[in-house]
Formats: sequence, C-alpha cells, structure tokens
Amino acid sequence: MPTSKDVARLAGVSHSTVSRVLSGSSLISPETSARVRAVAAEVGYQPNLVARSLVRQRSHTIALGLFPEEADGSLAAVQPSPFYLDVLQHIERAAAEQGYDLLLPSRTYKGPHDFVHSLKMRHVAGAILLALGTTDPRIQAMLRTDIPTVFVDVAAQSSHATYVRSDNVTGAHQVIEHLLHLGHRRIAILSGHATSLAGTERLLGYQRALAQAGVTLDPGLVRQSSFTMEAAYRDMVALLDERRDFTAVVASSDLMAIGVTRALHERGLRVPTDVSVAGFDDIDLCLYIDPPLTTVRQDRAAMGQGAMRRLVAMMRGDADADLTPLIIPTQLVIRQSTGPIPVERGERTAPPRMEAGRP
Amino acid sequence: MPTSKDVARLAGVSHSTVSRVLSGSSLISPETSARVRAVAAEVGYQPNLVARSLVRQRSHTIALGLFPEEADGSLAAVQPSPFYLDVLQHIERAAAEQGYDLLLPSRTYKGPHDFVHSLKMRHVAGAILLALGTTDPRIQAMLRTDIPTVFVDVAAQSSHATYVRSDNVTGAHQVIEHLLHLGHRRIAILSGHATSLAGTERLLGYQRALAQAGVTLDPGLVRQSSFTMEAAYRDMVALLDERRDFTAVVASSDLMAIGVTRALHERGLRVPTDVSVAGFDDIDLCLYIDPPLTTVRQDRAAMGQGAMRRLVAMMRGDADADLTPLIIPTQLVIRQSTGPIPVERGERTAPPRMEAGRP
DNA sequence: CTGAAAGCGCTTACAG
DNA sequence: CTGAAAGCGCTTACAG
Repeated sequence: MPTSKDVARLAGVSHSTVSRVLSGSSLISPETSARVRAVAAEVGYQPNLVARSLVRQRSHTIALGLFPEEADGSLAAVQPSPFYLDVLQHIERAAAEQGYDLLLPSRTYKGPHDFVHSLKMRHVAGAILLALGTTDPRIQAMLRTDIPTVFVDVAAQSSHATYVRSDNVTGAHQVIEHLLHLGHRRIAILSGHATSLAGTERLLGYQRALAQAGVTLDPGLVRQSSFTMEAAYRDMVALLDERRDFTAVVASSDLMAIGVTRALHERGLRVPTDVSVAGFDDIDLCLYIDPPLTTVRQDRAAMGQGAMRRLVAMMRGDADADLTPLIIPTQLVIRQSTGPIPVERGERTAPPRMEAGRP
Repeated sequence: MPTSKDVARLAGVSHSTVSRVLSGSSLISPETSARVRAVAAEVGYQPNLVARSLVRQRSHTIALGLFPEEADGSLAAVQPSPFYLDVLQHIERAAAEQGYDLLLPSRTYKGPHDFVHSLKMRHVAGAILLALGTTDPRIQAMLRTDIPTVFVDVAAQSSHATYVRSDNVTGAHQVIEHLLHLGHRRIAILSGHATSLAGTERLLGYQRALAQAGVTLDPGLVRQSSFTMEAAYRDMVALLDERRDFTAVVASSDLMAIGVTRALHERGLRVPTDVSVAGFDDIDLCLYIDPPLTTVRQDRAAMGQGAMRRLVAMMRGDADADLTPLIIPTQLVIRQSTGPIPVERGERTAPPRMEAGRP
C-alpha cells in the first residue's frame, strides 16, 4: 500500500501537496495537480481512511442501528418484515453513491450511554436508526449527542436529528375505508406493538375512519402485539376462540396478514369469502400467496433515499439543512384478499361458523 | 471525550502507562493498574478506536460482502431468501460477542481490485463474504490479498481463507429419496443459478439419488435460473406450458417453492394431491403457508457462528487455525406439501390435467 | 515496573 | 502556490 509520502517522492513534491491535490484544495497549480494525480493513479494510491479520520475527527462511516421492539438492537429488527430489509437496501445504495460506509456497531455495550460512546470512539459521521419500538433508551441518548441522526419510524427530533416515516394514519384510513365500502362494519385490527409509532398511527387511522363512517369501535377487535407472523397468528386464534364478531381483519404487516390467514384457514374460514384480510407494506410475497394480499404499500425507496438525503445535509453541516420530518405517502393496493361482506350476514353477527343474533 | 492523556494526568502516570493498563499489559503494578482503571471508569474513558487502529495497522472491524448472482454486491444478495438474513444475524451476534464491528463497505469502486483496496485502506481485520454466485471477480481478488476471509457458499480457499457451506449434496439427496419413497419417479428440480455452488451441489444430489434408484433423469425437468420466487414461478409456468411430465418439484429455496406453488395453483393443480412440492432452507414462513412446506433445513446458526469462529482464529493469527472448510449437515423436514404419487397415475404419465400415454 | 520518544498516515494552519 | 511543522490519540520498542 503506497502512502502519500511515496507519491510525494515520485512526483517530486511534499506529501502536504499530495494531500492538497487529492482532497481537492483549490490553491494548487494545474501542472502540479496533474503530475501528482498521474503518479497516484499509477501506483494505485488512495488515502488511508483511518489516518484521515483520525486527523479530521470524522470518518465517512454511518452507523446503522436497528432497534427492535425488545431492546437488543440487531438485525433481528428487520426480521419482522422484509420491508425493513428493503429500506436498508435503499439506504445502503444511497450511502454508496455518496461514498459512505455503513457500520453495524457491535452490541457489547451495557447501556445506552455506552452505545453513543462507542459511536463517538469510532468517529462516525452520522447515524440512521430504525426502530420498531419508541422506548429504546438509546434514542434519547442519541438525541443528547451531536451526532447527526435520522430516525426511521420514531418521531425524534433535535437540532441535529430528524426522522422519516410513512403516512401511517392515512394509510390505515385508506384500507379501512376500502373495507367500509365493501360493507364491512366489524373490522378487527392487529396494529402491532403498543410502543411502536407506526402501530399507534395506524390504530389512529383506524379509529378515525370508523368514527367518520359512524361505526362504533369494538375494543375487543383491537389487538396490539408484536409485529410478527407468530403473534398475529396467536392473536387471530384468540379472536376466534373468543368468538368475536368480525368480517375483516387488518394487520400491520404483510407477514402478520399471512399469520392471520393461516389461523383463519385452520378454522375452515375462507379469505375473502368469509373474512377479508389486508396487510401493510406490500412485500413481493403478496403476489404469491393465496389469495394475493390487499395491502397498504410503503415506499421504501423514498424512505431510504430520503433518510440518506436528510442525513447527508446534516453531516455536511449545511446551515439550511432541511430538518423537517419526512412523511412518505402510502398507497392502497387492492388485490383478492378483500371482498364484499358475506351475503348471509345482513346486519347480523358472528363469523360464519355458527351464530345467534348479536352477542 | 477524555483521552489517555486526561486519564494519565488524573492518575498521576504517563499516558503510556494508561495505554498499557487498558490493553492488559502484564508488566504493571497492581496499584497502578487499579488507580488507572478507577480514573478511567470515573471519567468514562475508552480508547479511541481510530487512533488505535492507525497505530496497530488493524482495526476490530470485519467487512461483510454480499455478492449476488449478478455482481453488484449489496444487501440485495439476501433478498432471495430470508435464509441469508438469518445467517447474517448469527454472524452479527457472534461478531458482537467477540467485540468486532461489522462494516458494509460502500460500493463506489470500479472493479475487484478497488474492492480489496478499499478494505485495506480501512484496515479491516477480516472479511466474511456471502456469495450466491461463484464468478464474482472480487472472490479471486480477495484470495490474492492477505486479509483473513471466510466465504459462505463459495468453495474458495487459500492460506488465509476458507469457507462454510451446507452439505447440499446430502440435503438434496435426502429430499429426493423422500419423494422416491412416496412413489415419485418424475421429479422436476429448480436448482438455482448455474454458477452457484449451492445450486450445483443440489443438482448433483438430485442426480445421484435418481441414479441410485435406477431412475433415468429427464433433462427437461431440470431448470437452472435465479434463486427467486419470480424465476421459480416462471420456470414452473414454462414446465407446465411445455406439458412436461412430473409429479413432484424440488426448489432450491423455500421462497422459490412458494413461486412454484403459485404457478401450480393458477393451473388448478393441488399440492400435494396433484403435485408434491419441496423447498430448501426451512424459513419461518414454511409453517404459515398452505400447505406447510416440506423442506431441507439449513442450520444458519451453525453457519454464522462457524464462519465467525474460523475467522477469529485466522485474525488472531493462530498458527494452528483450522482452515478446513466447514460443512454443515442439513436436515429433512417433512410437512404437508409432499405426499404419495397421485393414485390415478400407475406407471403412467403427465400431470393430472390431461394425459395420453408416455410422451 | 514506568517514562520519554518515535511513529502510524494523514490534514492544515503557518510561513514564505 | 508550496514546504516544514505540528498534531490527531494511540501503541510500543527503548532505556532505565
């Protein structure tokens, strides 16, 4: 690995000059610049990034934090949905285009303070933190530092932090309206963990849509559990066991909707003939399951790219960096898992297994 | 952020001594050590990792490379299957336990040489490279460096590189045998990209199992495409359109099996009544789809942890570091997507849509 | 057992 | 426009 001194010697200049040329300093004669560049290219010189980041007190690395519902901060956070993996991919691509590396910091810290400390010791230029839950203490710890940060799905802000999220309220509103149009009045919702921003916003959209339609919300039809297939499956089984009266179910992720569908099928209920099911995210899988899933699409490209754009502006120290939260519109995608309310139900009651007037 | 000098001043020693204490040098008096540690803890001192890695010429960072079939090296590689994401998680966890950070190097390089160069400039301690295809030029480029490397699903070795993979031949053998036992003789395989190690090994297992059973392989039933749901769906549609004669299909991933199932369902074929379907990986989803999928389980924990163990040994420079490839056993998981050969078929022919003696 | 010194490979005021 | 010098925060022979 050649160093700046090697290049300096070969080009007949000082290594200071080499450094100036390669970091694009303006006060350099064209000839010198050309000569140095030629030599650098020839010997394959590239500045040592570790040395650079030591003297600049700042690296070109962005820390990627993933805070699941249960605080342990790892890739496990993306497990609940391929959706987060998609967002990650767009972040990665955008980071690469800007020349930033992504760092997954090791999680051997004992507390939130240790987390930010470890980021500082690594001279990270900024951080992107995806959070399924909003209670992770590291969120507050990050806000107290001066590291530029963009949160995804946490409404955290400061002079050097902002966030990106989908317009979940509208998204939920859209899908509920769609179901109302189909005649559904008794709609269950599996909104996800209660401490999740996305889950809570979707619950809000649900409430509003029902209220607007003059439909009374049945608290028995609202479940707030984990964002997983397993939890959704269990919630659905419980709903069925409790003989709750509903004709449609909205889940906070597509994978959850698959868990729901599984529970329904096991009881001999058909989708959408007996029960309509809708998800959230619009992952590829939606098209391949039976029936194809109606869902609320989240624009992961916009989220990932938007997060990077906000972050880059802050890292550059732009005085006029846009710190307003970025709210990405959602889109209702109607497929075959939602349909009209079962005909044998007028204004009557329970799911088609067995029923006897309003409970 | 306090530095070693701050601690030195407060503890009344030189910063050399501080450094010695905190890197666990042996020749330090117990009293000095205790005093320095006390001060360090009090002021919250931790060594600056950038400075350390500059002087040590080695960081505590492991580069994570993901080479998809089509060379572009990003998280896109894990898209084909949640399986790779699982492996990644285990790698991440193991790395954290050992105190290593994971780096996703930015992909702004123009060629393979640039890739290894960028890793060197970052002083990475080692690399773990997951590859769906074996033709990526970066694989060879890495072998020519002295960076300790563990490959996943590429059989690449050198004095400082080894690899981890599942025992794909046996895995494929197991599932084919299972199908043979059920009476199937005409078994299609969607083995994945032809340049993939895993795909090729599984194809080999398929050939061997058929040969052992005295069943002639029909080349028309072998498809080698991408490891995606989409490709598997298209392959299945083609197989159907070409009116190929088969009663079972084995796919090289569970997601591919889902694509296969979709195509079958669209033609009104039932699984497993009309056609048996089996996958590979055993992702969570297998339990939630209809019918639950028979598959060959890959042990991602063993793969991820094994990769890290091999890597750590090399990074430490253990003279007796185990460089033998790590081959992880697979396990056949029988669920409901495979069943006996359709009864109406004796030693007869084509799928149940319409048939007329051997083609 | 401990301190002073050199050095890792850069960047950047400071002179000129 | 360019060079010499200082310094980023550590580690590690070299003396003692």
